[in-house]
Parts: sequence; C-alpha cells; structure tokens
Amino acid sequence: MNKTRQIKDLLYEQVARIGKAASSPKRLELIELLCQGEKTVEMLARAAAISMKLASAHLRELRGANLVETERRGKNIHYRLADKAVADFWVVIRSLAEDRLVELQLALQKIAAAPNDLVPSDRETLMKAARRGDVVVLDVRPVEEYLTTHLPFARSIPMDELRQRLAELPKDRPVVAYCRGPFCLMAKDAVDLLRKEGYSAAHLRDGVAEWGMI
Amino acid sequence: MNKTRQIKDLLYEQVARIGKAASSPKRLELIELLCQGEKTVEMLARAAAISMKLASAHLRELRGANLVETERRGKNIHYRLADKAVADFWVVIRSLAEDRLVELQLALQKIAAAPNDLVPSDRETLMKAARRGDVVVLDVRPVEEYLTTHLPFARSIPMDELRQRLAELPKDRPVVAYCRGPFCLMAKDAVDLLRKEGYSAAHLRDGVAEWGMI
DNA sequence: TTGTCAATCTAATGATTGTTAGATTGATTA
DNA sequence: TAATCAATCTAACAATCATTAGATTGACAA
Repeated sequence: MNKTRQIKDLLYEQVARIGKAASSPKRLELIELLCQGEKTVEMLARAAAISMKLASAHLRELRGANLVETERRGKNIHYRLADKAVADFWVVIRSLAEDRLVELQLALQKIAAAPNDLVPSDRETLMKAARRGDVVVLDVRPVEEYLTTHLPFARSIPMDELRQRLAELPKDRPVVAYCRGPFCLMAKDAVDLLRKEGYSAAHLRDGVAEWGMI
Repeated sequence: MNKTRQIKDLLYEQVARIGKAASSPKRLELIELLCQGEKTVEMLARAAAISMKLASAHLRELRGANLVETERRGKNIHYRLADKAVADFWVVIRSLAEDRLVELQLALQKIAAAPNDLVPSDRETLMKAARRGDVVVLDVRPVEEYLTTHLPFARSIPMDELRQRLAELPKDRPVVAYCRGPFCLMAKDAVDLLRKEGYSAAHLRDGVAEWGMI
C-alpha cells in the first residue's frame, strides 16, 4: 500500500512550489521590493536592473505560487504581495541565509556602516527617543514607499533629494536613516553623506518588512 | 557606477542558495525527517522512499547550503540539522504553502481526522490536562525520535507496536496522538486504530518542530 | 589480506529552467 | 481609426537539475 506515499509526495511537492519561487535571486529581489508596497512591472524591472520581459516572466512564477497578485489600472499592471505572510517569509529566509552562509556574513560586514554610539540600537529605546524628538528617524526610500507604510515617527526624504534638502535636518540631534532592509544600500549612502556634511548620523539595518509593518 | 548592483546580486544570490535547497520535494522531506533527530543516509532514504544514491545527492545539496552537518560513526554517516533555525524555516515555509496554495489545503483537509471535542485544542490547556493526567499524550514515532526530543508528558508507543501494546493505554481518558507534523500520517492511523478499539482518541496536528522543541 | 557494507564520487541521461527575441493583447491617446 | 505604451505570450536557446549506473572510498569483520 503506497497510497500514503502518493499523498506525501503531493504534500511536499506543494511546499516545493514555494521553495522554487524562492530559488532565484531576481525573484527574491522582486519580493523584497514588493514588501515596500505595490509596484508596476516597469518599476520592478528598473529597480532590479532587469528587462521588463524577464521581470514579467519572474512575476509570472511568483503568481503561479500565489505569492503575489495583480491589478490592472489603466495601461499598467500593479503587483503586490498576496499576503503579509510573504513578507514574513522573506525576512525568515534572509535571516536563515545570514545565519548559515559565511559568504553572506562577510559581504554584509563589508557594507555595514560604522556604528554610532549616540543612537540606541534596540527598537523600543529608539522609538522612545524618536517620540521625545531626541533623534530624527529618516526614511530615504522613494516617497511612494514611505506613503504605503513607514516606521513610527519617520520623516521622508528620498535618497536622491537628500543633498538638496539637507537643511530640513537638525544638526544638534542624531539622524537615524533606514531604507528597504539589510540588503538596501541607500541608508548607508545617506549616512555617509550626512556625516561628511557634519551631521551625527547612524544606519538602521532593518526596514518595514523586518518591523512587521506590512 | 554599478558596484552597488554587483553587491546586491551577490547578496540575493546567497539567499537563493537556501531557496534552491528548498525547491525540491525530497529535500524538504529530508529536512522534516532531520527535524525529528539525527539519522543515517540509509534511514533517510528508506523513510523518504528513495534510493541511497539519490538521498546522498540531495543531502549533498543541503550540506552545500550549510543546512545540515555530518558526522561519521563507524560505517555510518549521521546527518543532523546544522541549527534549530533550519527547523523553524521548515515550519515557516510549510505554513506559507498551507496559507497560499489551495491544492495543499484541499489535500490536508482530506487527511484530517474527525475532531474530538473532549480534547482541548490549544497548547496551554492541553499541557495542563496532560500534567493532571486528564489526557494521555501519545508519541507514535519511532522510539529513537522520541528519545531525541518529545512533547512534555508524552508517552512513546511507536506506530508499528501500537496494536500489540494497546493494553498500556487507559480507556477512561482521551488519548492524543502526534507524530512528525501535519504531513505525517502516522498519528491519523493511530487515531483510527484506537477509535476502532473503543478508545477515545484525537489527533494532534503539530509535532516537535512546530512546538519549537528542537 | 579479502570481502562486505555504507556512502560518496563521477559521468551520463533526460527534463526543467533562465533568458532573450518576436509577435500579440488591452488600454490609452492623437 | 491608427499609433503608442505596458505587459504578456510563444518559441527557442543554452544552462542547470534530478536521477541513475558504475567505480571508488573508508571502516569494519572474517
């Protein structure tokens, strides 16, 4: 009697559909981008540095695994995560990779900004400081992503406007910049710029997906 | 300047190594088996109903992603999960698949045992009842797996000995059987047998991986 | 030493993928 | 209506993967 075996094969095959969706670097990057909010194919392709055709093919795979869903609005097709659980999955698989793969640890160490001791490192203390106004939490992602969701008390200055809008930031208090997450290098660039201009700045490793704010 | 792009490609590629490891049904089954404790290649191959050669090849992949580790003891090579985080990952990806894939939901509904209202369904209440002795928690996995780790207050009677050892179980209290997790059908078989023999029996969907007891 | 067992390594196969180009669809604009 | 744009579909190629068979290693037992 191998009926049990047939059922088991079927069950694991289904889970493997999710694994397959997560087995391509570009698909993972698309998932992370969609964690920041709804996007069109064109936006996704540009952000992931691939052709629209290839982005479309990868998104098709993600849709086949029911991880994303689409909605047509005029000429554009907007993609979004099918569920918050997908964002959580991205955080889990990324964390596991960080835990287990030395190559990833090394790569991340290289891009880590120098720490700033003036800024609290745990979430609760940071939020208390932000509430009191002792630190400025700065979201350097594109403004649409900020509008979809952002960390509490965060102020939006997209990275490519930061140089012109420096005056909006105070020099007497630390600025804590964040972006899309540990793989996004914008916050680090922001910190480098701010420090060069004489600001007290620090880099927040996590983004909205890690904070569970999808 | 596409140095940023190069770094990003590298980062996502590393995470994709984990996804790739999780993209094969048999590899996922091997991970779940290893969640129950250390096993030799032969044991894994038998349990997953594949040849030793194929099992070895899949285990090689898992080792390449640093998800499992090996130790030689005499003639045998023993495999185990490299970290508790791998077991947690298995639970997360399986849950996501259950959330998103209708096919999986349907397959699981078919194999779900009829509920037994006499048995509490949440963990805390169940454990209180088990502590008082109001229910018997029964582990029907092979005894080695029970010895590695088991739910609190659980008693071990492996599935293939259950018929002969029925007398060890009380008829005046409900028996709650569990096995390797939602994809393992042994607990359901145990419940079917127990009910036919006049016992009050229920099926616990989760196993030690779901309870975080690795 | 010789033989046996567990497991891996190597090489080969067929089947899936990632990726790209070209044709096509659906919605908008002129 | 024709032209344009966003995105998909189809078909094709090369690259990768699953699976199997045959040879090999490492440990043990006779």
